[in-house]
Amino acid sequence: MHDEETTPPKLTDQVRLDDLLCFAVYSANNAFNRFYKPVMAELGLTYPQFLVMIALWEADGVRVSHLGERLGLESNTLTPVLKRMEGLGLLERKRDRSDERQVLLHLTDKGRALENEASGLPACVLEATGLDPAELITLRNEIERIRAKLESATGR
Amino acid sequence: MHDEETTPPKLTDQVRLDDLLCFAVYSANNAFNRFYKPVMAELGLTYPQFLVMIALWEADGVRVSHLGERLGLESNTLTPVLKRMEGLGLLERKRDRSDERQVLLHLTDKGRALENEASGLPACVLEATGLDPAELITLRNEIERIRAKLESATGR
DNA sequence: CCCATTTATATCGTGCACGATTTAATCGCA
DNA sequence: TGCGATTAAATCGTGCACGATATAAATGGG
Repeated sequence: MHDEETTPPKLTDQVRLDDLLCFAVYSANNAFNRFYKPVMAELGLTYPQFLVMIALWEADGVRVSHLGERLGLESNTLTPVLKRMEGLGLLERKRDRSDERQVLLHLTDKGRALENEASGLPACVLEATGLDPAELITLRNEIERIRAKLESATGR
Repeated sequence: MHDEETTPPKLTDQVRLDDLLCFAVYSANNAFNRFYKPVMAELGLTYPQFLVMIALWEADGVRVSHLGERLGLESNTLTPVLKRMEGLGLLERKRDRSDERQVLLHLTDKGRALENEASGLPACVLEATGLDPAELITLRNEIERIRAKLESATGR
């Protein structure tokens, strides 16, 4: 019995659910969603809509595809979200006059004004997680590093 | 001008989108989903269905509520997933004879057999992320720590 | 023993993420 | 200049996460 290329042992003999990085990330993402929910409700937003708002507070007047690069999403996800946000009066979607394929996003006064309502949020997360700012940045960097690795490994 | 209780500066003057831990976790979760998609397709599963399978490979014959505790989900999310998985012939849902409110989950032979197909996955993640097992566990622990903190901070 | 309360699961509606496809505008190049 | 290729966004269908509510079974105090 000499078998150089052995089949690995079955999954649960290798790792437990609680050891999996993907499960930790999945659960942490759900936890962030739940934690933010009441805060977002005050702003009248969902959590993904809030991420869109942050991106637009940082850079207004951008194309849908630019926003998509920023958030790692495409128009199939963004278009419905942006339409709902337009319906809420937070932004306007306008075809680019010089290239009618593109849609430019512009915050309304209401959309810009909302930024002041959200100012307490970073402190809120620091308090909830019990991390100091330096630890938080370190952890963020490590997570971002594996995100980038996964992205480049996706589809080979 | 003496103002002890100043309003914090607006959000984008405090942090950038790319500094936010929540956004890193959100993006990493999306990245895991995308990375797993082709692998899951081979197994005929979705990523959440795969997490259910792992939980059941570890402990079969459990109640829906027990699975929910394991995964941090409730019946409103799990019931439709479990029904689809039952439709795929991976498991059976049976009312507990001794307490008809409860539903017990039992893997089928097909469901158990699938574990062997998934054995390459941990190595696959290690390779994709470029982490060694010790780093991965450390990172996992840190993420789990903040997940637990967020959970206990949710709703005050 | 009865019925209000509690517990376990299911149902329903909304929003998000995404693969696949469609629509429409622009580009490239013969 | 004409037209096939490319690009940007939108549309459609599926599955998941979740708040709110419903259903049905068990429990327990009077």
